[in-house]
Amino acid sequence: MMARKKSAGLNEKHIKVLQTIENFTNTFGYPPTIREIMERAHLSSTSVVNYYLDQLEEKGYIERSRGISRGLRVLKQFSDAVAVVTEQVLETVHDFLSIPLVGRIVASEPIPFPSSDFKPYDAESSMISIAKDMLPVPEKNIGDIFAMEVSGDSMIDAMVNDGDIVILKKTGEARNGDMVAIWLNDNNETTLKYFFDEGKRIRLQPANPTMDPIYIRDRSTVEVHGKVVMVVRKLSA
Amino acid sequence: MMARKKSAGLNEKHIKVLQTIENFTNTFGYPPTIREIMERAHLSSTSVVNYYLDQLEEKGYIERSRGISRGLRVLKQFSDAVAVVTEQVLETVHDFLSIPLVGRIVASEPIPFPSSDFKPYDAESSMISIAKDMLPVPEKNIGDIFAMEVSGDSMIDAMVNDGDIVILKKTGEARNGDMVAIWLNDNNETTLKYFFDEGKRIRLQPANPTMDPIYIRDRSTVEVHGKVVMVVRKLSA
DNA sequence: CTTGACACAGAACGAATGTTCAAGTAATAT
DNA sequence: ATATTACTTGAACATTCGTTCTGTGTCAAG
Repeated sequence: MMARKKSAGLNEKHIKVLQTIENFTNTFGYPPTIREIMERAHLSSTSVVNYYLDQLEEKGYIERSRGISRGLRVLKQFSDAVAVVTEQVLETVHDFLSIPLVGRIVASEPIPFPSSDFKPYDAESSMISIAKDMLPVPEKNIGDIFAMEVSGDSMIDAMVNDGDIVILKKTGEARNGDMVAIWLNDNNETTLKYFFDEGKRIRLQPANPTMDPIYIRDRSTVEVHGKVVMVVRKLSA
Repeated sequence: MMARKKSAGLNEKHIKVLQTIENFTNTFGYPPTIREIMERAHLSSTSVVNYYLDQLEEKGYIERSRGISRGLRVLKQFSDAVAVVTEQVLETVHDFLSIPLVGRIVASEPIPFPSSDFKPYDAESSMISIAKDMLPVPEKNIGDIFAMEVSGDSMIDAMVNDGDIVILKKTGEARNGDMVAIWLNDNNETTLKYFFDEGKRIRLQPANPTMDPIYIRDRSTVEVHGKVVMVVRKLSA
């Protein structure tokens, strides 16, 4: 996780919850339920929300009325919390990463892939800069991050566009459901697919439901290069 | 007994209920339940309260959200629900930009949106960090950058997903084909659409081909808030 | 006196919603 | 490694709370 002081400050989810409450209340005139916070803050369980609500109360940002629906009120307006956020931004601001842009994911040709001895700072390759706290990657894995540019629109079904930059974590293995960059030896190409290990075979699922999955029985013919952790798209200004 | 005029005004109980709601809301920060109104207004049954709430809504004094606990709000002035904007520029550090995350783009609800005198830092926002050299925006315009989080999947085939963060450049005008965040006065919402000025009308094209474009003839009913310059998607690591 | 609109009582139903727990995973400290 | 703390999951449970329904009483007009 990101370097963050837990005792005093608010982490990303605290802020998200707090922001959701304020937003909702301003919009509807009454505070949200736990489940409504869950949806809007993209959290996964009511108990997670409850967990953070307790902490926000502990820290004095909100007050809860137990057992009462929508029993929430914001004590410190978030403006007060901005100072905290600011602090965190300052903390992490010099904490950014230059990620090597190692190549392109092209449908028709193999890509130069960072070998195990690839250096984080390669004068030749171009770099992209990402704040560490933007990366959903634990600190210790941050050295395994690299980036590639997508060329062609073969990945459109995965919501990834021509010209997008995908940021990947280098890994030889993937868990089911991960979006991975995978080298297909037979097709002589690297693509982005959703990865599912089904035991006797590997299923590579395009995001586009109209496209059929690819089944791999011989694991030696594929090579997982990395797991997608972020996608960045620049549009023309 | 008092002469109760039915059609026009409010009788004693209407007022009592109304005042109870306001009082309660001011005190606790959230609206009362029907039963709480019952106690405080010294009424004898929940159905009585319900009865008067319906009438108050009929008369336009309150708004009810059916089936929702504490789903009440007093319709007076839409006070300055928009967040007070505090501002602070700490951006100068390094080559980094802390971009205010000003809210969400939600299909079904209005969002508090920075007004025309929008300042870089919003009270209700958290920030995201982007390297300046990552932004396809000239340095001088960098103060006009802000970010929003997308909620809902109406933009799915614009390659924009639920949970994505879109980074926008504040602008009142757009060029044809730009993806813009646009405020629809009629619908009271902000959405992402492709913008096309067709002379006598504006066409707002959803990316989803199953959805019909929106045509705007009265330009005063829409407001372009910004042009999308970047999309960032974080995946779970 | 009926009739009907209005105001109210009381209870019961079911959906909405807060709470809790047992167990799991991940990050961090020892 | 191992222990420890921090966080997450998913579900079940219990209560709160909006709704609805049946019935009662009032009052004024026909």
